Amino acid sequence: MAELVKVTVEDSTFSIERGTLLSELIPRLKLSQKPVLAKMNGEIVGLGRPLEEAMKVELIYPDSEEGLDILRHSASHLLAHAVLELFPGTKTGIGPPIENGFYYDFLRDKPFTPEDLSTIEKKMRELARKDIPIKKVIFSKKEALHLFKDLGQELKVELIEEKGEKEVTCFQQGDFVDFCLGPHLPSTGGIKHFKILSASGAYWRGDEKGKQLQRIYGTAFFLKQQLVDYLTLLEEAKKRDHRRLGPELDLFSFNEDLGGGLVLWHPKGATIRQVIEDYWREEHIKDDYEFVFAPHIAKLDVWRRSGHTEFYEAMYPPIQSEGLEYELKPMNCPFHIMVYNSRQRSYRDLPLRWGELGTVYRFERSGVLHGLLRVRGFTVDDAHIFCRADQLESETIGVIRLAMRLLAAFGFKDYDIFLSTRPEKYVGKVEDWDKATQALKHALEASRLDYQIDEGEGVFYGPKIDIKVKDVLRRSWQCTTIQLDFNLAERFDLNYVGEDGKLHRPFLIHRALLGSLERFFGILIEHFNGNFPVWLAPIQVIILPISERHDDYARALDKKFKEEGLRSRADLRREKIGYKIRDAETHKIPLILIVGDKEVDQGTASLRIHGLGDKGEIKVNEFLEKVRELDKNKSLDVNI
RNA sequence: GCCAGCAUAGCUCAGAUGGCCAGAGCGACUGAUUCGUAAUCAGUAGGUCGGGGGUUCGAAUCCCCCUGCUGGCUCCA
Repeated sequence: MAELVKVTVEDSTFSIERGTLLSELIPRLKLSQKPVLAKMNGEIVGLGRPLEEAMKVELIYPDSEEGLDILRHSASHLLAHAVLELFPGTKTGIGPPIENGFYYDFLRDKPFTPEDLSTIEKKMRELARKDIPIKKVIFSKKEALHLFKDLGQELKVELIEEKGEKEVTCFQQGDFVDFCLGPHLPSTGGIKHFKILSASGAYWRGDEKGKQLQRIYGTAFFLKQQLVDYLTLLEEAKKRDHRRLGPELDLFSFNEDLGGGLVLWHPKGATIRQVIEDYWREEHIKDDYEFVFAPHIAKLDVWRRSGHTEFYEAMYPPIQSEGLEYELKPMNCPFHIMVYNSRQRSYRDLPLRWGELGTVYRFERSGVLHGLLRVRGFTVDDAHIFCRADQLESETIGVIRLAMRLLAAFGFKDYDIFLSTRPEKYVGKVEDWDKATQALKHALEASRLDYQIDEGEGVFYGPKIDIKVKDVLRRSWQCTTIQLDFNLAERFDLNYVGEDGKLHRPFLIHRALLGSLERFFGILIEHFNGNFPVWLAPIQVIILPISERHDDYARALDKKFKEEGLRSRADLRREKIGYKIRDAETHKIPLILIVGDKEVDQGTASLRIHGLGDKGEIKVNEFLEKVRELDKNKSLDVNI
């Protein structure tokens, strides 16, 4: 007679025969999703594990972050295992799971070639097929050091010396041992759907002066479909890469002779920028902002006083002029502060909200430049708010609200929000930090927003809130940053006369909502895949006459639309209509009007919507009304 | 800046092992075609092979330096 044990899985308790396999029990749970792994007493096990005693079992599902981390961590070990088999003598560094995949760092004389990578991937598949058990092994620190010294793994020795406790946890699969806390899959056979993606250089412990390592990136999933979906996503992202679409749609370009990281906005890109800027100003005016303008250079002393020369690496070298040193501005703050300091301020004046689309120049190292997303000259949608302590919270709420209003207009409605608190090295008073951090917290809570706290991740001069938006491909982009600044307030001796007649230090909030126009534009291009909605499209409507005798009508429509404030064009080239349609479609013009005999007679136009095809005839006035509506409402939907 | 890779016509790309005047498609231009929902036909022009130096009888091709770009490291809007 078999003995019964009580097992609790996912809140259901069962009395089962001792030795029943977990996989036999699972069908009884009637789960909507199939689990891939389980956790028994903290140990990660496969579903084929027998249940030998009373216990609680947690199930891990294929899309859980925890499960993916375990899988990818094991995949990174598999990678290292394969590399050591193929290239004996390679030293292993670290190999963690990361968002969307994993990597492993290696120290080796020769970098890996693309051919090496496919050989490595093949070897990994071979090792996975062997289904080698992955076992946790505990050594004494002494044993572990001895072991890794014998293996010639000097980087591991360094890590164990530093991080190892009395007992050192390692994971072993076949001949391969790694210093690692785990957890890991029960065996290599669980790593089925993976791909090696790329190789690159990396520094040992991220230190530029440290050893140069070779990093290999890969990704892994539990289900084949997940891997396929991910690789498809990468393909899709590549297709809508703004560096490809930008020049293709004649939006912007770079020029080697001009210099890296310096953007040329072409007329079409500039049109979109104008629309964004106009909208930005309108919304700021609604929120009682005022605008300022400031020059692009200032005496170097300004930047000495602000601390930028000291703390900021991205400055360009100074410009000499008449024996004085001037500096290209990397930030707008000192100028706004000087406007503030141009006269005495009273508590009644506050808050002051001053915005500027300020173009700044930062020296970014050549290797970090990346399309519009990382450039050397860019325009911050900047503003500085000078306020009293009691206004801090309401001002922050206001900024958050404005940021979301702006971002939502572009279709960004999902956010990840981070609050970064006081780091180890900081300036200012702890009371001020606490007060300000509390104000930021309350502001987030009052706005009913979920947020994560990044403890100690604030900048040295103040706590901050960062908002990341998710685009249509679910990729995350940092746009909004709201930063308190205790440093500049102090350095430039900001003050106001309080109710008590004494001088007080105002709080300085530094904020950018879209981030920079260049970067935001790059994000937008990818988000929309170049298919800008009517309110943003550089050409909103194009009129295509069928033959020359319809040109006058097309011209008249074009003129009428322009007078109505629409961005319109007429294509009067002597081409067949199919050609002109194709041309308009490839230029991603949202609205296409085709006019021939019928339309001229009836005062109509035949409407075609980009991506949606032929929508039939429409009266010109009706069309105009609808387009104006789309434009005015900043509709993201092109259908009319 | 560092590691690896890339740079041929406006764009996308061919041009093994160095060797006849460097090719194609699209685009541009010229001409013909006056046409109904994603490419009409014919012709013409267009290239310091990213720039500089070197090796060689001879370099787009091999070597060095520079510039720019790509994937990362680091940093950040």
